[in-house]
Amino acid sequence: MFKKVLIAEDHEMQNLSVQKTVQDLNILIIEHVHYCDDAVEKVKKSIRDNTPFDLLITDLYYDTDHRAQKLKDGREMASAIRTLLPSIKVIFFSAEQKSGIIDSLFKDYQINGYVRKARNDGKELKKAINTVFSGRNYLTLDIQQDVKKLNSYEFSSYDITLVSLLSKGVMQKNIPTFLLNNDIKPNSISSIEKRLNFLRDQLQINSNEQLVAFCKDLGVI
Amino acid sequence: MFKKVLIAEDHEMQNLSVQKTVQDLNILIIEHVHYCDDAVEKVKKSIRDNTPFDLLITDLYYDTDHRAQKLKDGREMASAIRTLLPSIKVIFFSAEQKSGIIDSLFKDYQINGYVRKARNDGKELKKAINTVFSGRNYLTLDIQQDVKKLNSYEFSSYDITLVSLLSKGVMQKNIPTFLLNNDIKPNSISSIEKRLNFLRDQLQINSNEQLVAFCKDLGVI
DNA sequence: ATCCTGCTTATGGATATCCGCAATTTTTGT
DNA sequence: ACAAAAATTGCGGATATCCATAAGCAGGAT
Repeated sequence: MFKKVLIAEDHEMQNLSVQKTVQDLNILIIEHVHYCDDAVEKVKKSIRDNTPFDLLITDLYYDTDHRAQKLKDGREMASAIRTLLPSIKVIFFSAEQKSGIIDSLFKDYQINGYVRKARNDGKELKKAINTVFSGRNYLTLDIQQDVKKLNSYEFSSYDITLVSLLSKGVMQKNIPTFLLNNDIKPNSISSIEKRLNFLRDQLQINSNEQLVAFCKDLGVI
Repeated sequence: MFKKVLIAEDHEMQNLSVQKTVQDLNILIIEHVHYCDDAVEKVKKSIRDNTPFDLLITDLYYDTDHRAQKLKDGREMASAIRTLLPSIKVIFFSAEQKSGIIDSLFKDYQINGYVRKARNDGKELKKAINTVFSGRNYLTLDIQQDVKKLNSYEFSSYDITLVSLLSKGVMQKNIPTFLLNNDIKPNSISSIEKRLNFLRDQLQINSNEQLVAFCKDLGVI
């Protein structure tokens, strides 16, 4: 089992319950922090002392307060820590359930596990720790289907730009102007129409309104 | 100090940390549940046994799962419990920070305390319990007042129905059919157009797409 | 160079939405 | 019960979107 675990979680009580849960697994060395920057410092020190952490459990979002932080969320923190200590395993523990965001954690940040704060999060977290220790990735069950749905279509940054503009109230006929101003390549009304039509077709969606709702649910916009 | 406390919180780990925090205050009898309906049953039993609870700490929102529940959130639960046991004190512990919703808890549900899940929620919760025990109400200080004027618009169930249908891909011209089938009152295309126009106007929003995005962000659909 | 292919843009008719106005129905006050 | 007020509905022209088709254009192969 893991020997030395770092828990990063800004909420005092949630942090406490993660500590208790990890203790139940007979892990001896558990340290905890409430700020992203502190987590990086702890890791640096553990490397200096030649007793590096082998697991990081962190929240995704951190509230801002009076203490200025260089790192603003769990993604940036995990990224920085991975650079310092590539061998460390990372499990995210968050209430976020948008599959687009969670998918990106695995794909873009190479995390090892994701547990959603939910009814059985204690059991889930223990399972996740065991699974990750055995070398496999872990993803909360109830989100796996959503991620599959998301993977059925890969949104390009162009797609996201279009849907994002619609969600901000820009009319289709005005989108070309925006695209031109930002040097984005296909920028005729016709191309935009065609692309949106293609998106709706691929996702079996009827209207732009539904498309916006779909992307909001997935977290891609 | 309070003698007998009931903790209602659906998330396993959060429930655990509330228990630990309350234990720190030397409260001897602590019971906990994960479902709204169970909380009411516990209270009923405590009344039958002539050892009623004197404090309820509850979450605001509850995830739905396979177990069907009569009560859907903390509001309904607290309301039902107050009817059974008017003397009980009620503290809400939730991540919600929209001031309109929190105000309504004090005004419409006569709760005694509100603690927001945040960085210092442990200390906050202890303070809240002490304050409420001494007969005063408690409200977390850091509730942000910067609620946009947009957020202040009160969506009627009719509004939500319309936006929700749009978000599901129903075309405006087909909405009347749906409304008729469900006996919803103004159901002409003209009324629907007018209402959507009104919504966009009130919220300073340009298109239905933006309206859907806005409602998704607010969580009303 | 020429042809082919795939991507982008242009065009126009069909359809849907927007929006103001007027007619009609429902609600309200007395 | 009756008139006034408000809400709902119907209508029509302007505008926007949808969609199929065709034209333009760049890059690659022969």
